Amino acid sequence: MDIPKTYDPKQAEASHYARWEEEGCFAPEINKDAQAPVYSIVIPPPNVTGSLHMGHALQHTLMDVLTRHKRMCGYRTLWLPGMDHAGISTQLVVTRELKKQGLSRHDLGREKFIERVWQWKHESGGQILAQMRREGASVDWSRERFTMDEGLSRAVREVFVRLYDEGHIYRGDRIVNWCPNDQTVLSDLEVDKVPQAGKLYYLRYPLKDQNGNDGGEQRALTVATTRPETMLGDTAVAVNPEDERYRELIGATLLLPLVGREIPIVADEFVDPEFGTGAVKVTPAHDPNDYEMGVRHNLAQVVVIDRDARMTEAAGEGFHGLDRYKARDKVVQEFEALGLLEKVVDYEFSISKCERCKTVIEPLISTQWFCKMDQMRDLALELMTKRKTPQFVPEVPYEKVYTTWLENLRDWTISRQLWWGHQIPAWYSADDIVIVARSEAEARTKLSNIERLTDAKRQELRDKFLKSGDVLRFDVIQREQEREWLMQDPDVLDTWFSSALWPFSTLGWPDETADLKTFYPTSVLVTARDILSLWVSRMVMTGMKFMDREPFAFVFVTGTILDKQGQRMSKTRLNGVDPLDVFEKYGVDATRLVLASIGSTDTRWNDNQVESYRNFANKIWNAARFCLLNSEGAKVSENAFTKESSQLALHDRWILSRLNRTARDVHNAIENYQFHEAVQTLYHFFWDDFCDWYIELTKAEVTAEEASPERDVARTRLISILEQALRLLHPFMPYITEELWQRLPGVDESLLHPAYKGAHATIMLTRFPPGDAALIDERAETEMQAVIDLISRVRNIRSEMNIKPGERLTLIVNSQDENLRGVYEASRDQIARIARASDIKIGEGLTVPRAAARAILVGGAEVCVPLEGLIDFAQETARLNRELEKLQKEAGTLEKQLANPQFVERAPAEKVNELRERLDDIARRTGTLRQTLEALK
RNA sequence: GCCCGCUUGGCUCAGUGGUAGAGCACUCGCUUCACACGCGAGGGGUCAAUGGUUCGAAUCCAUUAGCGGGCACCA
Repeated sequence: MDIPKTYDPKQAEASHYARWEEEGCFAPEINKDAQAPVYSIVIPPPNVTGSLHMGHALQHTLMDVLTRHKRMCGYRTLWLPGMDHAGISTQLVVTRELKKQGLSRHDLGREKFIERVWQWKHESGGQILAQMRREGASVDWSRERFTMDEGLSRAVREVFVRLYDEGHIYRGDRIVNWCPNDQTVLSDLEVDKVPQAGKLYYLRYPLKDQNGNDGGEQRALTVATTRPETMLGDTAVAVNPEDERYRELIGATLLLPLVGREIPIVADEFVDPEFGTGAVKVTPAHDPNDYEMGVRHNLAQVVVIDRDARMTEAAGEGFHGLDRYKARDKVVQEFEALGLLEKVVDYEFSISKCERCKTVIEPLISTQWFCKMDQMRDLALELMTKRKTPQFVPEVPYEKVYTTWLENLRDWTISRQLWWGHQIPAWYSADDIVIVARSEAEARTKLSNIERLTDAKRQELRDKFLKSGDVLRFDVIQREQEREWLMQDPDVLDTWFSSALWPFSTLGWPDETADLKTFYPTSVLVTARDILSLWVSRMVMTGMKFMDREPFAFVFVTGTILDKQGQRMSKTRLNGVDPLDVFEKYGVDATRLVLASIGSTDTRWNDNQVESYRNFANKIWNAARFCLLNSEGAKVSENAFTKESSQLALHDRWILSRLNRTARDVHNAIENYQFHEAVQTLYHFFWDDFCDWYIELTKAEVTAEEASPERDVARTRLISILEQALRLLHPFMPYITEELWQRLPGVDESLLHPAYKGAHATIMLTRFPPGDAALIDERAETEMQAVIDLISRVRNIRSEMNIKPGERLTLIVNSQDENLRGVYEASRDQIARIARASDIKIGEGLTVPRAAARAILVGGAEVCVPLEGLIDFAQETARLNRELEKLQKEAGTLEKQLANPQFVERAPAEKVNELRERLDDIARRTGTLRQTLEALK
């Protein structure tokens, strides 16, 4: 048999995925058990423009571990993959491509541009899905979805129409976040607040002289602003009604400098008298708070900044056409020239920037579509209050973040001025009737049912349109000839509108499909925390509204992967680690173990960790290599331990116990999303228990030269334990486990979980070892521990005494405990082999030569290694005295605690007994030690 | 400003009301016939500080400091 000494991950990674996929192992249909419980996960759809980063790899690993584990437990599993059309990013990518050819999207026109985006999607989009195959993600590719698919688009229209018909969606003029670069509105969540060092300008607005007398010192009111250019659109100054300084001025009139407009001084609670001068300039058209004040005081809205962030005609002769920042400088200069600039102070404030292009947002009044969230919000909050669903993992802090966010929810701006996305299913008739429908045909039907307007009314509306042509952002006049024309709203919906429906739209909603019935609600959502409000909460709200069920019971929130300095990995910082590079260097399985260990904690990325798991993979490889090199006559069996377990040798009972305990613990850890614990448990079981001890303990039997039934039995047990261990590792390390499993003798379809009858043999469809409590053998573990302790102490003596590794020793083991002696006796050969002893004497009160190194064992037993000529008696006495001291100190603490009546009275009896037992053991050991020291004198 | 989290050996991180853990790094010894990506044996932490609750606190509570996150405001 030819097995390389070092594991080559690439070879395994190239071999198995395609076969799993071709044989349909990922699809729920592979499960033939009609009664099988269902487990489903929908992937957080990555952007079609995206490529794999560590955050994805982390999420995907966790989802894959969960899915593979449940699949091996016999569940009908579905992990549904797909992508998000990512409105703005995608449009930008394609626009950039066009630009290289000297074209703008307007050159192509909307229809051609969208065709072009689809073409781009087919050619270069969805790179990330190919990368997911490398990760080993066991997703059902036959159910892949895209948010712009016809089915999902239909769901979007359906939801829009229903929400509109119920009055939750409306259209109106509001102050919105406008990105002058992307030329679209953004929701509050798509805006970053960035702290910035800026200036606060104190501007003086002269009071209009009531007497018409210009003489004497002009009285003025000073306002403070960070955006002087907006003063051109001021229509009032506000002060707090309680502010003594300005009380008399309320109702007075100011003369707005540079513009000459007369503006009132109004009183408004919003104004904080402590800030600035306590007087606020009010620009209703360019600031959200001023907008609100404008509504309260019925102020005019003067638009002075346009969609390109340039000054409008209304800004006045000298400013029209200027960029907003040029205008700022000019305003300041002119105020200074007029002596109206009181002062300029440094001031740090937050500025709103577009999340994507980092352009400074311009608040503008604009006609947009909005979605009222109150009803859906209440549904989600009720779900949390009454049923504590979804359950967040970890619960702290996410449940609170989620709930607080919901409680403070405001209307959602859902329209976007883009071409790529779901076009809003609203049509306008020539006579300004808005029709929301699932299709243009339905819109026409609806329109025909509406009582039409008189010609006079139409004419009036047409005139209105002509005057404020911008309102609907399309040319009414040209198209108005035909009475029956309908124009669809040119805007598209926020990308998150379609993602909000993802858990049910992907399963076929609004049709009542079999998939929808089977897989909704899904089992768990695994996601990053930054889209908790953007996405997670909205899925809950739409799920409750349209499905009447929560979309998922659990939300697992992954940690953030940071760089070595503790900074977030980001494209702009260029500090990201590419998962594909890590796969290349250390292998996918090793990387997956690191990611699984990260789970929900924020972690600084460190290649060392991957390296250590790469070593672990190699350890698995070599353990398997040993088993395979000694596998003649053996065959993997699920019933390798058929003898009554009491008749099995200690090391067999022990490994069986360890295996089942590990299986149980790993199963529980995965069920409770304790991925780190699962990995640790597996690591130590495989390396410490299986490799370091079991293989060594069974080595003699397994490597016997002569073939014999005993050898076959030992080999079968060894390889069967290995097979079970590989199954336990499989959800975390799919490639190496499959690679090795396929090489084991005797693996075939008969090992598959009964639910997968008829499938080809693969480890991914075997049964996950259930962890049989009946096979967890406390006694075997305790007894084995005694043997391990004995061997370790002898090794310690070898090391401390500098005894050559090849040197064979004589061991004298004294114990008053008959059972313990029996245990040592039964393991005599193994102890001799592993501790490298030529002779072992086991007894009670055996004489020990004075020249011997000694160690005290559990239960007060003593092991002595006669070392004629090597013992420095003074040194040995000192060493043993140190140990005695340590024991006495510990005994002291325990005695003190046990002497405390309050402890004995109040602590649980179990605890008290435990302490007593420990004290007894220490007493036994101390006794032995004292005798030993006596003998040395 | 409000809310929340974190602070454990040199590094990255687990953990828990009842004797401080892992991996890496470090020291010593090993070509022991699966593995030097290895084997064996070690050293190293008063679990951020202070105060409290408790028979018992690294673990629970309060305060402080440092770091991080979320939300709001910023004229």
